[in-house]
Amino acid sequence: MEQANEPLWVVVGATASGKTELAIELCERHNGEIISADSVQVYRYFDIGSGKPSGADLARAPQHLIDVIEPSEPMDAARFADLAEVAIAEIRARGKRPIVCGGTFLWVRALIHGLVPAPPADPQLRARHQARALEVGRAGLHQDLARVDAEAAQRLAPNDFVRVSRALEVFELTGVRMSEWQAAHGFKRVRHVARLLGVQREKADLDQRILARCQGMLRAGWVAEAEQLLARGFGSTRPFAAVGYKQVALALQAGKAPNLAELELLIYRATRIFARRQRTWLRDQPIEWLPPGSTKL
RNA sequence: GUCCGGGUAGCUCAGUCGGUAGAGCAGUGGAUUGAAAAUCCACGUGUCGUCAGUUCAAUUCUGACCCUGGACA
Repeated sequence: MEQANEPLWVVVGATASGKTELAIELCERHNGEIISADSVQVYRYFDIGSGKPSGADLARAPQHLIDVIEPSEPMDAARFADLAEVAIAEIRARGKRPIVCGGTFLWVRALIHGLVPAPPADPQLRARHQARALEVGRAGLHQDLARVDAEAAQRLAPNDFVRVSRALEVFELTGVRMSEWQAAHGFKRVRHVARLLGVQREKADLDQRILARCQGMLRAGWVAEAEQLLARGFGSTRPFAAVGYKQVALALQAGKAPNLAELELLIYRATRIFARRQRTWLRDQPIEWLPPGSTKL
């Protein structure tokens, strides 16, 4: 049984690096259960393209926070942290060890350090920002932000609509500047002492695995899955913006049967770019890097 | 075979009224505080198809040739 103050194990790594396999092995050896930190696998129905664990995987180790959200339901890093908090407590209450595993690193950070105590997204405000940006351009919206929060505006690129809108939203909702919240917060608080375990892999090796995974998913019927999801009206939900689903939706939109070879290439490239961003995120973190297949722990 | 396009960055193409060229995508690096598989930032020398001609100067104009798409035979 896990000691009360033992660190929370967190398995990280790029997409297709083999995080899940490592996490499952750790579960088997250390009486653990997995908490998935994955911003696509949380959604129901988006199965093939998000790489959800197989039945065999689930038989080896329970996984939480997969299939817990409807595609149209609002979901964000803070909500993930809350859900994960509950799951961790439950797992520990059962005398087992929670092991967080996933590639959505903002969510992991939110769990470990918490976020600025600002309110969640306000769809009306965001819609207004969209309209405003259409009218005066993204640079115009950025100027709006500069008028109320010069510091935040200075840090953000005028084109970074998502963050500009959020900073504006936070001020409009609370009267407090985003830059003030962030300065006060600074990810200083530690909600969980974490032990970060990373799956180390050569880039060429990872690229190969990414390609193989894309091919496998397409062969497993990804296009048909996406077609059904579109038919059910999920076309404009969050997970359809995810790597791969976006490309498949685009190909289907084009009308005729998608060119699978071309689609495979597009998804492979988008996934590599994603993996690169993940690498950047993890770069300077205090991670214990383990070679794939390591059984050290 | 004839006629008309086109051959410029890894790919798709723009452009230079003659002064050796630039976008998108790809690639590489970076940022990341309730959209994060999202969003954004930075980085661009390449025999401008080949050979010759005109010119101070040709990727740009002219000619021939090669390749390629279409139309006509």
